[in-house]
Amino acid sequence: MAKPTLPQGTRDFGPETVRKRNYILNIIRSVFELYGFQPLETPAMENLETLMGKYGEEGDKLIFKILNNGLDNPAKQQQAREDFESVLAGKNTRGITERALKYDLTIPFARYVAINHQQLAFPFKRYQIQPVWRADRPQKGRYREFYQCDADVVGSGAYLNEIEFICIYHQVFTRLGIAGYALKMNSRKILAALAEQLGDVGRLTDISVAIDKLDKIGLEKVKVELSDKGLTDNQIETISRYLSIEGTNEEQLFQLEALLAGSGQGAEGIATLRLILQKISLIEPDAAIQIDLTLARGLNYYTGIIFEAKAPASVKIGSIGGGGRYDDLTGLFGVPGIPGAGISFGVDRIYDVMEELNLFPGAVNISTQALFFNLGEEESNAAFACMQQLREKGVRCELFHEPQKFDKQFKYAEKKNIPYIIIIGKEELDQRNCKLKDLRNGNQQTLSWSELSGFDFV
RNA sequence: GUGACUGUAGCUCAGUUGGUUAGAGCAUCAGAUUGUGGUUCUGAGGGUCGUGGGUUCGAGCCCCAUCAGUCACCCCA
Repeated sequence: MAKPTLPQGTRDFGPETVRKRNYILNIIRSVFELYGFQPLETPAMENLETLMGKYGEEGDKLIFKILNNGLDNPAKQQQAREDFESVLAGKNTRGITERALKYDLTIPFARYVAINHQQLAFPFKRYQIQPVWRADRPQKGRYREFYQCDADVVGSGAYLNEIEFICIYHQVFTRLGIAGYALKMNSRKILAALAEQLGDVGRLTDISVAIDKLDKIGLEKVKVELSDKGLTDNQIETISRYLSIEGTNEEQLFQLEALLAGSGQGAEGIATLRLILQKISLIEPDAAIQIDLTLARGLNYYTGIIFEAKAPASVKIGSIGGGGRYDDLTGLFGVPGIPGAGISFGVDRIYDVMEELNLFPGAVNISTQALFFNLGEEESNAAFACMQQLREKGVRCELFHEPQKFDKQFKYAEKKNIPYIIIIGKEELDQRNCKLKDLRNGNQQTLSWSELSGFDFV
């Protein structure tokens, strides 16, 4: 029989990996909770029409579609054939597929809010930690199934939300030990003002996509790309002046004011950035927040402030989180007028960064704290009784499954990274005590059974 | 969706211009060691060389196809 394999771009997660990932998730979750966010889960799959058209043309192609069941029903073969023809012609047909795996957590959340907005207390703050799927071709740091963890606030346009998101990023990365992360911030309003300045508001997306690549491909290639997209030399000149803005946050905003003079949107964007920077400098001065005018972000529902968190430059993995403000996400589902903002952490990438920088604490992989040696029938009865007392007190422990040579039992403890072993043999049984050994330093002591149950296993 | 590269033991990889019975390290198992592990030593098991076809007296090596993986582009976490 051929060896089974995994679907492309998916992974199994062994015990050690799950422990490490839970370590990350617990930190993120507890910070979300600290800021008053509530948990939400949505199904793995959504109706295809809920997702289509929400992520742009490229995004649509990357949605994992689920084939309908019952296509082989003889009674429906003719219809199935016709529907399939229309799929081949590039159209989606409900007859072939009407469900898809979720592509992110934001759109399903918007769908949830659109359905439940009468019952929700606004502003509604939710966090969500679930896998999402993309039919992308996998490569380094990109998978077809991966976890996202999002926190969003809807029903509030207050800038307090953006400020809190910056604090959340800062606290999470600090607790994880990822010093040297960078948090970039820009505003879609500024990009919109730039497009307005060029007299070509419709080109906002093209312009955004091109300038987003600046640090990757350089100014010259960005110009070429813009020219390919049909922008005039004059327009490109304005864009390169925009892109050449440098300096501290305040210096950049100052130059930007000159460039976008006369644009209401531009002024609004600049004022917001300035306000947020000023408040952050009072509340969380260590937050590594930087204005980055080249930041654009692909998702087209963002309308205000946008964020992107980058891994330390030494790890070539790029973005480990992002987010922003959207004025009208639920409007896509017929419920207009609910503004919101949200952020997302890319857990799998954060995992890779932590692994590369060796940031997981060693204790993450201590599962069982103590192993009782099994040295015979009566001995193990006593060991079992002691073990249950320890479990009562919350100590994670196990009894070796059968009487075996010391060698074997020691090696099991070692392999499982169990710090303590407890020996109750014939001698100990007679004296109603045990030997407790710390394998990390080799120290061994003799304890009575009652002393054992009070021992602090650290 | 486009392009490049790689598939040899559980893992990481050697394997000469095509030449007999395909190797090493790590890991596993057993023993040295019947109540004290990590080190060391000895031994053992484990491979249809991704799969299918072709060239050849002869293929792990060359050719074609196919599958899988990796990386890059597009896009994105």
